[in-house]
Amino acid sequence: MLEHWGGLEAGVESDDVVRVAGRVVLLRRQGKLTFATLRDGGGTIQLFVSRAEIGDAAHAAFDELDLGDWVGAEGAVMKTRRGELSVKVASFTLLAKAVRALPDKWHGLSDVDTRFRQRYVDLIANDEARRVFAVRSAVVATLRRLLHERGYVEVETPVLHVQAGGAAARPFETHHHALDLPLTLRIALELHLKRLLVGGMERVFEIGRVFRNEGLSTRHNPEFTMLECYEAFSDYTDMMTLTEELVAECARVATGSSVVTVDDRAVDLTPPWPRRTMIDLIEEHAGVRVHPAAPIAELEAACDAAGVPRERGWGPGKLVLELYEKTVEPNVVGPLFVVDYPREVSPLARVHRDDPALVERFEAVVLGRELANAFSELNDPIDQRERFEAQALLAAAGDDEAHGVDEDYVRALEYGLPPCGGLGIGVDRLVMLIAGVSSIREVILFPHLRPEVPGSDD
RNA sequence: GGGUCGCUAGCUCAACUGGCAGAGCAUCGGGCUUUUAACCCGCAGGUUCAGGGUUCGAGUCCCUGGCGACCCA
Repeated sequence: MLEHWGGLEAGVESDDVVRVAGRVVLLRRQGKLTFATLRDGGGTIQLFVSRAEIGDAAHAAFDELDLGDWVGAEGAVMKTRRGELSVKVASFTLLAKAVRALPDKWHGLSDVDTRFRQRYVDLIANDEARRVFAVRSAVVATLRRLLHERGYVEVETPVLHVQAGGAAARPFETHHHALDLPLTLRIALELHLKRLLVGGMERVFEIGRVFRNEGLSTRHNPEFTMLECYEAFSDYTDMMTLTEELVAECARVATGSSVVTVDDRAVDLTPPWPRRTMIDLIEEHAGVRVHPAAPIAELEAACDAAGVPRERGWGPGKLVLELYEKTVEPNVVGPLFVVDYPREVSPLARVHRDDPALVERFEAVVLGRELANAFSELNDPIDQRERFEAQALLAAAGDDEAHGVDEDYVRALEYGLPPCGGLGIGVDRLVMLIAGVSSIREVILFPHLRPEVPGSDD
């Protein structure tokens, strides 16, 4: 309406009659004249309701409306003397009644518990909540568009898995009654997507929900959304280029800028992003040169010197990773690609072309948080089986985030997985970054909370 | 899992050392034909998260539990 009639002079009534619908969010009653602010998904419009125009009975009926009611109205487009574009109501209809009172029209709803449990009220009361989910929608739409433009095919793979895999995480367990079969909810999309590359689908992606049986925090929700994509005849360097382009473009489309700000810290996501090896970064931050092929006692000493707690039984790769996660990652503003991970902690990544103790893997880090994880994918079935078996040993030793050998996946590799790069992006964390919020609950419409105490409402 | 903090009217928040539980907005009644969080007058609104304890007296102090936030693991 603003586009069509924004140029109308103040105090002028046009001949154009329109019908509008929306929720009453503000009411200003002034005796024989009532102003109401109506809001729909596209914005707000003022209703100008004059007793002289619609008669005593209709005006009285209009004054029966409450904040929160859904109303439809018809009338001429006009501008008030103060210049507010309005509909001069000739008739109106109550579309739905709001029986409950809305939160404070000025302060909104700030109680976080209520905001998340009753998201519908949050969305009514808080512009910020509506903005964040508009960003989320724009980000997801942009990811799809960019991948489609690059020739990727979108697929859907099973959520119910016979065997969890593709990530280090504890799964949710469930049960199929008819088959009397224990199942787990997926913790990653990875293994099914790479099976599709074996089948000749050279560029695939999936945006889907994954489930990890872990605690709740500002960074963790037990179900969250992952983007994973795989591209034949590429490697992890190609995935770095793809990552920085995807992230920067999502920010530009969703906010108009590739500079994002979280907790007053601004970060420019414009490509290209620096690429640094994990080993160099540890040396820079912890002052010690380590390598996963070094003697384990040396690595344990490095952890102790840096004040990084360690557990018995950790291998050299795990020690190096811990050094990185404790001394480097929290201090990285980024965006930064942390490149070349220890082989031991990356059971699905291909061995580094120049160093057998490393794999071709990176994580993208922004503001101390992992945003993306990617590698040149391991496609040697013999090596893959050995890696799975190493994981199975960890699982047998009590690591409930480790998983065993996925025999069908190894069989698939035996049919030939083309060399490929793969990328995973945590969509929720990407939206947090771009929307500028610091809790994952702000970007998930219905985050998990403990069950509400019965009878606490009414 | 541990620590700290919070929970008072539908919403946002007050209530000094223990001393009559309040305001603004919303609701309800009255006034107002160009308002923008409209304004003015008036009424009403409470299991102070739940349970127990101390006290002449508890929103306030103590204990247990619930939910949440933040920090830590």
